[in-house]
Amino acid sequence: MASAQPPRGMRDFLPDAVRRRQYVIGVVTDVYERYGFEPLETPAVENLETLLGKYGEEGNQLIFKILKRGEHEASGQADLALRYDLTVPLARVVAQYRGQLPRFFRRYQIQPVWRADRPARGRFREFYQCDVDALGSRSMAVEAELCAAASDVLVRLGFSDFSIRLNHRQVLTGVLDAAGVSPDQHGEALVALDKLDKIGADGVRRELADRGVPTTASDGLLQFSAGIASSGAGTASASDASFDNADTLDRLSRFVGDHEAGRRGIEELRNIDALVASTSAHGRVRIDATLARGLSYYTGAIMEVAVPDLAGSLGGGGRYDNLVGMFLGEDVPACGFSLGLERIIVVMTERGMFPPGAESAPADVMVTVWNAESLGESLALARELREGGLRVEVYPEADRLGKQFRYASARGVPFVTVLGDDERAQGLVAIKDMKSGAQRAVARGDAARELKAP
RNA sequence: GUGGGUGUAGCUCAGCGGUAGAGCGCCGGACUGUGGCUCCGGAAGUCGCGGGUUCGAACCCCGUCAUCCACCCCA
Repeated sequence: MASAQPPRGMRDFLPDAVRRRQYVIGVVTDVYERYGFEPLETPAVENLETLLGKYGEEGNQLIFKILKRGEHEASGQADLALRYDLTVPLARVVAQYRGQLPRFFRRYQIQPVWRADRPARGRFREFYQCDVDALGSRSMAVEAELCAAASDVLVRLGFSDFSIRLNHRQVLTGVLDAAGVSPDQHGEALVALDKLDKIGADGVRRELADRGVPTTASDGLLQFSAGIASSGAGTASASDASFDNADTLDRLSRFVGDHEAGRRGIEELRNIDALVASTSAHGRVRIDATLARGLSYYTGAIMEVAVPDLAGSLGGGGRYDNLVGMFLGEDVPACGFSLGLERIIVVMTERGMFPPGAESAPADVMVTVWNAESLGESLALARELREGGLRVEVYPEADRLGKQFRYASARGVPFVTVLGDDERAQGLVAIKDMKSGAQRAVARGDAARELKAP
């Protein structure tokens, strides 16, 4: 027999799970629409060369490649790949349809992406991302609004203990340069620095040494990060106002000195921080100089949203002013944010955050079958009820009534109708409220109305 | 990619060298026009898969696959 399991790291969603997913997607869509973003969908598959070189070395390795078909299949060569994220396809779309899109294109996209990663808690090989991106503007108002939209989604889903960490690629460059880390070691140093909140200053020192960063440089870096930690920015769970962005910015400014790109980055962070104060994300955005983020296409601000009880993040994003240029030959500024649907669902499920309605009954009414001869009569009643706007399930067989009721009860259907010999003789239909147990007979023509307003 | 745990009935698990178990669920009945509660009865497993050790393996050993946890990285 063939295995009935889905491929590793990929999942089937049974009805309850689909309803939970649809509930979350509904909230996300509603919030994104409120911010004036428009929907976009792109193919599951991209040309391989579209994706290669956009995500850094780690990313390249995690792309699911598709072998050439037909006679070329044996060569093991790939020319297509499953999309790795929704940002690169967006950049391709913007390059392709530039003239048809508005000057400030704001789009959201909720679709699956694929990564050939090793599955873990909250990490899958096929998962949905909920992306929002705004293209065409360099204004920091974009960053502020993206933080606000992500924050609104989480608040409406019932989260209260999240924070949005904010940093800047050029500030990181400035910090590393100022500490004396050579440019070719920036990547290594960032990975180590990113772990400050997990492994502490001593852990970072060891990690930097392991990665070959000279002691002089790592000392400088740690001296700086120690100051960050003491200002409260090093703690993972800061939904409270235990952080002081102005103080963090001052420390950064002193450390970076006259490094030009670094200074520009700090100004942008200051700008974002000020604008966020006017949005619903006020008080949730914490400037955190240790935030790194892996994707290589980011050029400016980077952000990430996390909750205390999940190792990874619920979402992240940033500014990528050069990505569209890789397809168009002319840069289009862009900034986006992505929420991970499965991560959100993992946490919501564990915390029991889904409202009771999110896993609602499969139907409003179940129509029972009296006997084999009256099956058509049951179908006719179901039709009448459906025309009255109800969701109706017909029990398909003339089983014992007790069995039919037990089935309805187990399925959580709130009302059951019975069309027995007596009812049919009088033009009535019996309606039973499964919760209270009360039953009454009503005129058949009134049944739908009675059921809609019980 | 690294280290560790776990795979036994539909589900949750017990058994840890000597004939395969429980609870829940499922099916039937007590209750031939009505679920939930109770009682009675029943069906159900090549003990993940392959090899090895042994008179004998669910149990010990090796491999493999799946799954979970911690790293790495990430949504």
